[in-house]
Amino acid sequence: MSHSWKAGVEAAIRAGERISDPYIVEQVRQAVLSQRLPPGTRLPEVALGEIFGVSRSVVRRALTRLAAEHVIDQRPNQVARVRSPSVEETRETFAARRLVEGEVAALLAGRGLQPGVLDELEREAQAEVEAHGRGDETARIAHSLAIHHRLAALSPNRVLGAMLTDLVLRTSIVIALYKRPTLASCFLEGDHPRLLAALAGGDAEGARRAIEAHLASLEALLDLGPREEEADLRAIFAGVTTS
Amino acid sequence: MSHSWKAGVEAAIRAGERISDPYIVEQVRQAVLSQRLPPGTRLPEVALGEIFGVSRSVVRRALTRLAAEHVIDQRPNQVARVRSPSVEETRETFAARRLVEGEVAALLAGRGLQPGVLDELEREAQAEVEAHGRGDETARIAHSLAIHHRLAALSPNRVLGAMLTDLVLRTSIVIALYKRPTLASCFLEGDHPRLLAALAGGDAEGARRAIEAHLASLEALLDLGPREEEADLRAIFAGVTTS
DNA sequence: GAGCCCCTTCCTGTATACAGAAGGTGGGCA
DNA sequence: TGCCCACCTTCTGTATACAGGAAGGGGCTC
Repeated sequence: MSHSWKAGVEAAIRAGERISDPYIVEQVRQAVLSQRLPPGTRLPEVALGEIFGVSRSVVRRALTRLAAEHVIDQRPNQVARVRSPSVEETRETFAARRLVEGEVAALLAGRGLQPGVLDELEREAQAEVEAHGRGDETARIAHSLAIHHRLAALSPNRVLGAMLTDLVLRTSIVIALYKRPTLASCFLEGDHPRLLAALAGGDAEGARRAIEAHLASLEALLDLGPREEEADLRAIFAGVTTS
Repeated sequence: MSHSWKAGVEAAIRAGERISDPYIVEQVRQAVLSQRLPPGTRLPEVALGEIFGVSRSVVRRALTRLAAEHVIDQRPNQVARVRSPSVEETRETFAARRLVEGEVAALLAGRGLQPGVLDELEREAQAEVEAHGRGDETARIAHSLAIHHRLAALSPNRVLGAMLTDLVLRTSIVIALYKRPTLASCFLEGDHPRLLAALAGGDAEGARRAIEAHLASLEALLDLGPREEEADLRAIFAGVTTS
């Protein structure tokens, strides 16, 4: 039970913020994204209620919404826990995101976007490079997320945009979960600028390819080795038993 | 407030069913799908609680989940209402479903499915034709839905499968909402068999095209005329004012 | 010494009470 | 007669109480 997290929230509360379930949802979401709440962490309703200074009613609502967003697992009569997606689901999430974000990027390129918006995206990409240069991984991730989040918000097709928002969150969680410990950063130099160039040039298929390549590289950076399962156990000990 | 609906639920309750929020979610979902609950219908918590014989706590949870599924609209301090998607959103929902279901079909065809599963799908398609033949539109819709629902469940990529389940529900709602009144049915002869043939033949791109064509035809059957907006009002009365 | 069972404790499921916001309706006023 | 304001009804937001289920620990038995 990360005390630093509790402390941070308590500080925010004392600052006079109005607390209700959207606030709690956002706080938990951010805490999970930044790994202050690692997968598997228990989220008891009473504890959360005390932290945020509200009763279980509000917390329950927030938890229900977080479960709908695939951030936590809620099982009957059991404590809610931060989700810990399997390797399998990680691969599937990436595949889904390639499909959806590729389409969104293609739509965006095809229909052309406002120059101001493009400038903003390029500023974020530049900020990401700079953050990476000075070794500030937290800021780098924030800028990278901002780009993809902005893409989702700009999507001409809002249904796809909402789906993309969900997928960006889910991939971020699994990236944090499965990142190779030896890797300092998941920064892929040039990927974002390439995407923005295709977007600026109105090259729909180029934008789609840029997204697909970017996400494939990202996935390849993860440690998605063979999953530990009972089947593996049996295979490993085959012939070792006395039978 | 459709009394027939209430009566049906009350009967189900007396039958001894165990009521909790998943049950309520399912009942409301089905009622919306079958248009027993038309878009815009008010869903007050107390009324629902009385109908299902539970307190507001349970109903609230169900409503929160229904809102996450895009079945109802929940605004602060306001009664929950059955959603009434705009024409714009309808088009976007269809586009999203074409993308996702096309991919699922392609995956399924590419990886090949069990013969038994294919048989089951073909039985549903046959049952749909027969239901259409005898003019039983309710049964026809049920069989058509079963095919697409099965596709979603079979998706090798479960993330995409879950997204597809959501999209099938949402398209069904808007089909019911925007169907031309003159049309007795939205049956498209041969569409489902064509899809199944591509699936059986392992023709991934053929399956994708079959899905895309099917959904495009379906969308074309709807009455998605120009939407009524204030802009139209101004245009209509341009030059009529005294100024 | 190891395994099993019971008990305790924690946590969720559900119902209910009270406060406050929203919207409709009626009366009063110009 | 038309408009506006105040009241009242209805409904949601939130907190709290009580009941039941799950998990963990300690003690007992083999």
